Amino acid sequence: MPEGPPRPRRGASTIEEVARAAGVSRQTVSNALNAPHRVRPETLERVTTAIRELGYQPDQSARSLRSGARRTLGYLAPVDDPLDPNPLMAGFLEALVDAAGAEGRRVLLFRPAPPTADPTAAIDELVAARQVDGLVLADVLAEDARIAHVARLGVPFVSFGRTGPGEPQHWVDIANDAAMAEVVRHLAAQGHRRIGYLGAAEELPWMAARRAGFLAEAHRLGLTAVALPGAEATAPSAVAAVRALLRGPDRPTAVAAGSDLLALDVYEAVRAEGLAVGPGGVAVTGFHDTPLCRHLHPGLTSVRLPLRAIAAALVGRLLGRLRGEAEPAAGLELPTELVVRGSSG
Amino acid sequence: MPEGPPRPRRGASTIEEVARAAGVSRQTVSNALNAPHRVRPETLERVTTAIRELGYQPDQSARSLRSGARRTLGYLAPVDDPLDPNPLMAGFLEALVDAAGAEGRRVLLFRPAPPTADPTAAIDELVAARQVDGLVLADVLAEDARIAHVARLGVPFVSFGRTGPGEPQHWVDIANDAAMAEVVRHLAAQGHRRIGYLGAAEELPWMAARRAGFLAEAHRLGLTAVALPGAEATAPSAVAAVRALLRGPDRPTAVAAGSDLLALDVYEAVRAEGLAVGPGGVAVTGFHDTPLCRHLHPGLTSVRLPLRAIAAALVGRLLGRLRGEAEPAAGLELPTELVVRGSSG
DNA sequence: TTTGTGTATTTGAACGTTCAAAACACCCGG
DNA sequence: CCGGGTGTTTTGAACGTTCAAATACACAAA
Repeated sequence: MPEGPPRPRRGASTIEEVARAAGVSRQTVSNALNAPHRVRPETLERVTTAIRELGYQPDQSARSLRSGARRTLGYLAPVDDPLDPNPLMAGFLEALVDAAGAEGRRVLLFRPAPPTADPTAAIDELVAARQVDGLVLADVLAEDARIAHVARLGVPFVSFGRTGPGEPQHWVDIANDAAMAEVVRHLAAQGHRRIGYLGAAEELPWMAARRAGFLAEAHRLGLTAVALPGAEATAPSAVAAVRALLRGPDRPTAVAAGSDLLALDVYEAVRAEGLAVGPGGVAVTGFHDTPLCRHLHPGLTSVRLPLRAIAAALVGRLLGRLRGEAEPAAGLELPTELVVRGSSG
Repeated sequence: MPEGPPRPRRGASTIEEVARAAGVSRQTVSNALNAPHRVRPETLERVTTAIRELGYQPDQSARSLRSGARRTLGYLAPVDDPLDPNPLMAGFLEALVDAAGAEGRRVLLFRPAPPTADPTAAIDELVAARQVDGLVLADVLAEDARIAHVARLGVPFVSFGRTGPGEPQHWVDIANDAAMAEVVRHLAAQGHRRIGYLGAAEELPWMAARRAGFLAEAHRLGLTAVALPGAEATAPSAVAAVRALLRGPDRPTAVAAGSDLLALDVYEAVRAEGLAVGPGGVAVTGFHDTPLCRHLHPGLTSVRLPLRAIAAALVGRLLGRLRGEAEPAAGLELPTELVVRGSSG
């Protein structure tokens, strides 16, 4: 697999050249970079100037080889179901890259190779090639094979999404149930007493938690609540189910959805029944606060995720583990924010 | 910035250990890996077995340091406008990672650091630290500072989106104008003679091209066409503009939108005017074929981008340049696919 | 002056791999 | 039996950095 002749490195200077320019030795330049306090201020100044003038930056490969630290975090991109794409993958990745960058770390993206699509094999390759210091996982399922694998391997990792009770608790997550409870309270405050919910029940932990949070809070407030299953991929049946609910006795005056896309189906069902979306007709809410929410009419009330805070917490915890600091005993749950728009008030 | 004591490397074996196990020298193992034809079949067999049994993979840092090849491609994530997020960022990235992986390359994600958000500085850092062999850029604008910068630096790169006439033509793109022309022909085939268009005119090259393609093809077919500006961020005014168009004389029977999100505004305008979306009322089309299309009622006709082909072409061209092969003289334009749904037929 | 102590700097070695060239083994024609 | 390929394997060096230990320096105490 020759890459061809190693092209001449564009003006890339080495530590030796900087040392010569500053009239010091290799190691002093290294110290100026990695342990400035060990260098006399006057010398530091001279070295810094030379570094600046030569545009020097340490070769990351050489640095990694010698020190063992890769300064890179791996992000295992979830195998995306094209029918049910993760609506916040892009936003989360951005936040993750920024959070890592703020700590001087880069993010290496990888995915299971398409034919087998085996995530554990992908992890093994990356780890064996020593390309990353640690891993960030997302979309964690119950009994997740990836978590079990990295835990067994002893690879430092954190996950966006909580891990099972028997596994290491290195996760950051949102409080899905509490978020839906807030939605319910919001609807109750608007005077709704009969409310519906559209969203899958079991397959995905976060969807299950939203549903459970909905039902629990509705019960606590003494509301009449009906939860419908809604598979993201089967829009027609979801619409039909909501329409039937709206036609039945005790028609709900509000319907919460487990995602923004599902809320679209609710919009359709409400209108097909000759009703209006909004506080006067049937109130609707979504989840994720995708750009879609602002483009709907009326705008869709939704739950916004603190992606930047999540990413920062993940990176912080992972770097903490890498430094060998005492590990926090439990996962971290971050609060969401309810964004109210015309669809509910 | 110490990473702490270099943790003991989990069972990571070295080339020396493999060599010992197979009873050969360092270099023979290296050859078995990088130039198998130079190794006697019998020896190759023995080495391969040892590699498998020890789970050996070459340390990427050591390999990079010596050979100069990083086996990693950098992807400069566009600075995303939260009001107008790139709807295919996630899908494109997936495709890119897979395409790179198929060639044994990884993708390193990076973004301009938030305070200054200067992309050229981010590029300089990555290149100076010699972390990647080449760059993939996206969302290329006219007179793009990033393109000019990498061209001046001499960094190997390719871009998703065409570069200006004076710049190197290392791009892969879709034919935005041809895609919209196909939409127009589709609508004409459905009997529409008066059609409207909603989409920005100038800021973004791809939006300008879609608009131009729309107008050109409508003119060629002798249709009556009206194009409205539609800033993604200002939904209310877009809706008002479409409504005015629908109320005016010579009401169009079809409206094409420059993106799926803008099509939502068209849906709203059509309904607000008491009309129906679809072939019977006002036909509507979008662009990008996001999951949204399937969740609308009726489903939204849209233009699907060949993201996997684009990614494969980009990676192929970039690796070609790295191998020093003769460069294709011009950019590559790939065809889109019109996905017809209920909104137009 | 000597000794000690701490700080600042330098030197030799090592990280794990591939490159370049040398060594070895074998076969062929003379 | 020798010289010259050709094909395979080994050896020494190098990539650019940081680690670990050694050295030089400055200054105070003996």
